[in-house]
Amino acid sequence: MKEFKKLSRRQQNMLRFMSEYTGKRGFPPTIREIGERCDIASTSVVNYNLNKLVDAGYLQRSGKVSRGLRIIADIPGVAPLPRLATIANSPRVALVGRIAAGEPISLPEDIAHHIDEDDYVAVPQEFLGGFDENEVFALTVRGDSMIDSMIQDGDIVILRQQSTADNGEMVAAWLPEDSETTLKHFYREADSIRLQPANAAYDPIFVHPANCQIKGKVLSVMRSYG
Amino acid sequence: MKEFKKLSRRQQNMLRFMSEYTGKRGFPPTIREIGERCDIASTSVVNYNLNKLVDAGYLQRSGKVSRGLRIIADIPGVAPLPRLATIANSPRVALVGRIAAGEPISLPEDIAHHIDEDDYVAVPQEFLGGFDENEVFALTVRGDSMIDSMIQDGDIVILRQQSTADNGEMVAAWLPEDSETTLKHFYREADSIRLQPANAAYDPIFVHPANCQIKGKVLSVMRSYG
DNA sequence: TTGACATACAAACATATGTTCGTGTATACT
DNA sequence: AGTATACACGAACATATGTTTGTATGTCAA
Repeated sequence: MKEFKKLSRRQQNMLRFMSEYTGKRGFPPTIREIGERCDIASTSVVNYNLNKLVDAGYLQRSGKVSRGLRIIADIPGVAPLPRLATIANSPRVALVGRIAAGEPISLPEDIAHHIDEDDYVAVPQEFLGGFDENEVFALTVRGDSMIDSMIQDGDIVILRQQSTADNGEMVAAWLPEDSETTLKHFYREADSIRLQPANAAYDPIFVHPANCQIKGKVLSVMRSYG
Repeated sequence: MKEFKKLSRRQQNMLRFMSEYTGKRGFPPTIREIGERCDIASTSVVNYNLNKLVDAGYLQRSGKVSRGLRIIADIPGVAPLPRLATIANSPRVALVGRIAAGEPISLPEDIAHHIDEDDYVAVPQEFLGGFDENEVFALTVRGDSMIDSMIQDGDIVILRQQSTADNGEMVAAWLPEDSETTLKHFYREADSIRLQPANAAYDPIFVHPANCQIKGKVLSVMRSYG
């Protein structure tokens, strides 16, 4: 008797989000996370609609259990994913923001706990440079200003948060005097710092140490066409 | 560079239970649930061993998040368990060779059958462009000749084998007359083909269609520093 | 109008659940 | 003897998270 009652736009949204979230993170979202992402102000409304989805046969809930959600039917309008296959996967790294020439990198206080609105990127173990996933984060590159470092618009940069660097390492640095963020190879010289682009056709820049705040070390870059 | 730490019996048990639980219920267990089922008296001990599993590379945790567990590697000795069929690892793509300016790309007859233990790269699903991993292969870039396409020495290029391309797509092409392999954006013009570098500072080249054998379409690029 | 019903909200509530800390007990090595 | 390390325990702690309640707003039909 479970009828195919028409799902409201909101309920469809919720289903889609739950599926996506579970695929990305490996476990279902909380009621509050659903509310945030689906623009629902009250947890009780989320709860209400979750029960509607249960009635409609799309969802299964475990009472009093945190994240006790399981999608048990295909979502209308969404290509059916191999549901259980999405549960375990490769390491995920928090995609915490973007990096552009004209703006500083703003990092959440605690990357590991920054769970709200963010996306996650799967990153193969080999590209984490041996660091723990929890101290690593990812940024989306905006603009073509990093072209001298062989990094282009849309690239995803994987970094480890740190404020110092060894010679030769690729770093993300904020230059306060220039109000500029840059990605370059780091070299400490006599009394200045040389920031060397990866592409030899471009010239290095020299900055005073006081004008160079290292935000992180670049571990890897991933680019997807199409 | 894999840490092959021996897991204690207890830790193996935990992994097995977590996997089983997640498969059955759709979400991971709590620390206390793990403790009950694995005969561990204190939640702190579970916590302790979970962190060990993270160190060993089997698990990923989301701090302060209830049920924030994700198994990211096969469980030793338990892989063939039917219930674990639900566990999906990152797609692996055959690393079949290298690509350099001066030499053609030599492709094995059948990529899917080119199975060598070591010559694989893990590639996140999002970077496969929707193609099946069996029709996709990877090449290591040698030399700085692709610098105009924002690709440098050591980069790993993920491609799909195909001999035609749509405008705008990034392709790997062999130019017989020039004895040269190149990676560029493909544009079919009136009676020639324009191969456009990604970096606008470099000029496109125009080739006769007869002098342009498309070997594959570039899906993504992955670069690791260090 | 009325009332029934579906949906939405905010705040208070109860507890499920991760974290931390002090301690204990082995084993191994100096 | 020590000292270090790995592992285990229990209890207190902090908060993440599901649940409930009271109320408000819309629509639709009698």
